[in-house]
Amino acid sequence: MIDKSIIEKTTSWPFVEARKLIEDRESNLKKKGKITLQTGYGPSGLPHIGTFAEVARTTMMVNAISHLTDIPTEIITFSDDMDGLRKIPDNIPNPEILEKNLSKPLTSIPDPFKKYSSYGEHNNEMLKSFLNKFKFNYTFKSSTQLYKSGQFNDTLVLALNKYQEIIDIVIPTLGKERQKTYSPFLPLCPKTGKVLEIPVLEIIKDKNTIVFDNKGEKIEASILDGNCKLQWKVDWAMRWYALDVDYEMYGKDLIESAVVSGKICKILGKKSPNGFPYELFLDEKGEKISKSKGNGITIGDWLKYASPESLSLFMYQNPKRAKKLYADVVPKAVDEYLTCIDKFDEQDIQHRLLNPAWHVHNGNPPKEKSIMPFSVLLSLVGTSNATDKEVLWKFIKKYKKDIKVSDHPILDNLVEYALRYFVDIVRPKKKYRKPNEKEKKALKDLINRLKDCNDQMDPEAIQTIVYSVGKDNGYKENLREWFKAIYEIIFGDQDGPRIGFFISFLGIKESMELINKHIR
RNA sequence: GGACUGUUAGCUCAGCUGGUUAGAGCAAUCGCCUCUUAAGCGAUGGGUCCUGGGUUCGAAUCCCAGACAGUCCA
Repeated sequence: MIDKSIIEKTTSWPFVEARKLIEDRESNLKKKGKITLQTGYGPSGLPHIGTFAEVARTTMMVNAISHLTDIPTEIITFSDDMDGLRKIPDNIPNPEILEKNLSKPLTSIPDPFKKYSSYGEHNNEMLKSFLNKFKFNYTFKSSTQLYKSGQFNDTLVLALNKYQEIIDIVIPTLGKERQKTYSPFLPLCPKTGKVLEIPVLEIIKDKNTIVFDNKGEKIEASILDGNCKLQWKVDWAMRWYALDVDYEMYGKDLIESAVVSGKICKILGKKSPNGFPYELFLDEKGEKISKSKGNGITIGDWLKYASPESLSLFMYQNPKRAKKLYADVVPKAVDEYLTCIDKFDEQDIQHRLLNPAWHVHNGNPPKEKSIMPFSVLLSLVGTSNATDKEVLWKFIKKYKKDIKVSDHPILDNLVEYALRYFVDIVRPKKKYRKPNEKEKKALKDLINRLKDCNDQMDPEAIQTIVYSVGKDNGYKENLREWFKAIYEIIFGDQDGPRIGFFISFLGIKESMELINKHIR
């Protein structure tokens, strides 16, 4: 355990939040013997970067809490899978299946991927495997399951008994039109299964039923066992109450909802959880990232080119500040991660608690000494033209002698990421051109001269050969033209690696083949 | 109309529990490594800390008002 006096003073946000939480809810927590943190998930789309952000940040909170108290914690990941489907997301196969089932609970819609029993379940499974991939600790809860099994029944009855008080809270926040038809309870249509937003005619507390006006037709529905679901803000409050939630983070767009839900939670009879509104993610131009626009960067993109730890670090930083999220920030986040790991070793405990690496790794970041920043590695891939790990490692070892791959697992992973980045982002931009007769002749001459070389030769000696081939083939006055030709023809770029070193590393034979390939 | 953020070098940002001369990375410019180069080294230029007021011995930092930008709610 870390010295209490230090923990009580540190200004890193997970500790600030954790201290506040424990202090604000002291009596509740003692009674319960547990701290419950919730994260919400709307399963009408696939898990995305915001989902990750929320769970990662809540996990950092949990880590901080564990250094402050012995009270056990639980993260509930709650899936709103009983919500009616409003819009059809893009990039989903068989959209006609969804089209036919609009307004039905997600768990009542067939799976357009045809793998699970419902669309909701499909997305729930996606969420779980997504979270498992990052090894998050969480308890999954499905809204549908809790409604239908009756676990929400007691709270639903309570809500029915406080019906008028809840109405009085919600109505002033609504527009004129919505006020007329508003009901906190939304029945599931007995015929179609759709979630209906229709006016209430009568509530019958003794029977726990409500009579609705379904376009002129009276229907009486039980509020229990999943026959009705609650409208969003009331639903959120009910969940806080029923699951005894102490803490929940939410996007800034939900601030107003949280205020209303908090009041409702109080009407039901419990103190509303401590909240933490976090800022949203923006793209390059400062606009909100939205799935339909396809701007910004997806979590898949990030993990293709950088480690989950670097993403986690990005999420640690400034949760209350709008963060731009696009390709360029990825190498930067990786480099910050490396810097943090490096610094950690020589820091005292106060500074360690302020080091993002502490929070990413729950106090135990890896000890690997970094050899080179990711940005350097990226340009190394570009200039070395390396296309596999082995070649790239050769170049790294040239740069920094006497290092073993096995001592540098982080770097080894970076090598992979850098190569992938090169293949996906850099290489497609390359334009190889065909050599003219003069260049063809010069390059053939170069191949001939290389035949007399071997892999043990000094790279500088090979470099000299390249110079003299240039001079012998009409580039005496303008060697720059000669090198430019080589780069444009062989590497598809205006400049490239120091060619003598490159040939030496790649191997004489391999280099000859490479040149041959481009003069045919 | 309301809520929340943000505004610091050309760009991206750090610094914000008040305290030397406001920093970093990238970009730019110049130089070095005898000849294309940079994965190397060194140097240089560049700031009304959005504006106005207040508190203070002292404000990028705290308070108030405003401008601009973004997001959300109604």
